[in-house]
Amino acid sequence: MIALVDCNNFYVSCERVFAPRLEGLPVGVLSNNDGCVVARSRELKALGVAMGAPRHLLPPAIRRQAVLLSSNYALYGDMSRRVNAILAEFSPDVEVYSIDESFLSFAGFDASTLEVRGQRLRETVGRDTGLPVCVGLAPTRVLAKVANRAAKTIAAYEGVCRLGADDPATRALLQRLPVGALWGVARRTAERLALMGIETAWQLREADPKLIRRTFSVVLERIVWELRGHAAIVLEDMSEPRQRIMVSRSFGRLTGERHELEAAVRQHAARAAEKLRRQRYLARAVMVMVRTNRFLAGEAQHNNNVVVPLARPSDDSRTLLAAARQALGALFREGYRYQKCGVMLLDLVDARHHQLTLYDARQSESAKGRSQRLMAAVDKLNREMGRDTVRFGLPRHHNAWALRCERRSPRYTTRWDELMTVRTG
DNA sequence: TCTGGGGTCCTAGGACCC
DNA sequence: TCTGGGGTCCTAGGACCC
Repeated sequence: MIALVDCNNFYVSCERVFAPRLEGLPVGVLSNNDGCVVARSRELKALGVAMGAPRHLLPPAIRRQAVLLSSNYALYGDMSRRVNAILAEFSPDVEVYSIDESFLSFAGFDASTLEVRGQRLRETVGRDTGLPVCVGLAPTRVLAKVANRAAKTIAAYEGVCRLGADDPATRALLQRLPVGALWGVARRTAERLALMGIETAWQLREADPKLIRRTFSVVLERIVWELRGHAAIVLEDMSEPRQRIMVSRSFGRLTGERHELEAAVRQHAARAAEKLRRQRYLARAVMVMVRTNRFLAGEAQHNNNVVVPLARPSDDSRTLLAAARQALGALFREGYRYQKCGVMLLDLVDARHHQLTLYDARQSESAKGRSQRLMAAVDKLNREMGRDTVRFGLPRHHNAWALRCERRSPRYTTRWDELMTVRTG
């Protein structure tokens, strides 16, 4: 048996823990640059605000009523860690799937106790973190997702729903569930399924797996098996190292200035390098991408990326920044107003298992040692003294790429200075 | 004025090899 | 006139997730 534990309206719930006045109000949390609504309270959903809706396109009446907050990822990340620490007390096997969702294995537990365990888990998380969660119990991940959705939307379940593969309740739920609402089935696939007459989750479950595989892919075939109660989806351990590392941001305002793009690329490359060293990997290539704003009709568009391979795998910020700078040099064109840029580290290898080439073997030990000590010192300072204590290149004020986040709440759980602001301010 | 960011997996098709 | 066939590796692009 698998349990899917999912926090309700996670970002909004985190904000409410520290600002109880938000209870009962239509609350939304915005993406970077305060661009889109990425989390909605029940009340905001009831007003008809869609997931991902651009803030500036919301009807004025809704913008007046709603409380729209900038995102505060330091806070959400910390709350997420607290929830997972509690989940670990309920199962030896917790797969953290995303910032607000985890799968727990309940294999080997007495089946008759599962719902009670689920309720106890909910109560414990609620008491210790203030966050509301729902629990879906089922033999497979796809069905656990369906169960979790039922736990959230059907009051009679009281936040915990258990579905057997062949229960009449399961059948009834699947018959009412549009196929596009299933985990792993999105618009494109749902449209193609509809052409075959498959519109509900139940119809997909009853479809011929071989036909589904031939027509679509092995991915959708697995979903058919999962709906029937045969586990077919194995999640890779989410704590495994990433295979690529990406840092990108939209600018606070459009810019055609080369030096502004260079500054942003430098910043993103440095951040990506930190992530790379944290997972103890080396990159063999650096990609930089630039974008203009595709929503501006009549504006000249330029979207492109350039990959610069490295002579040797590296995690040295100076090397990665130089490659990123070179890539931007090949990309940048005068006369465009750019909206976004990003840096991606590709072709990652484990630093500990990396095969030494002849060149590496000859490279003096002291040079490598110096690089490692320097990067370790930079990371330590930034970790302990705060981000950007040490940085590469000079910061500029009023830069185009500074994020707008005018409505961010204090980082209550990770910043003493902001906590004090709350008390005195 | 203002439209997110960071990932994964799978498949098709080309290059290349014997 | 007739111009193999099968395997592997790599990459780009599509689709999906939260």
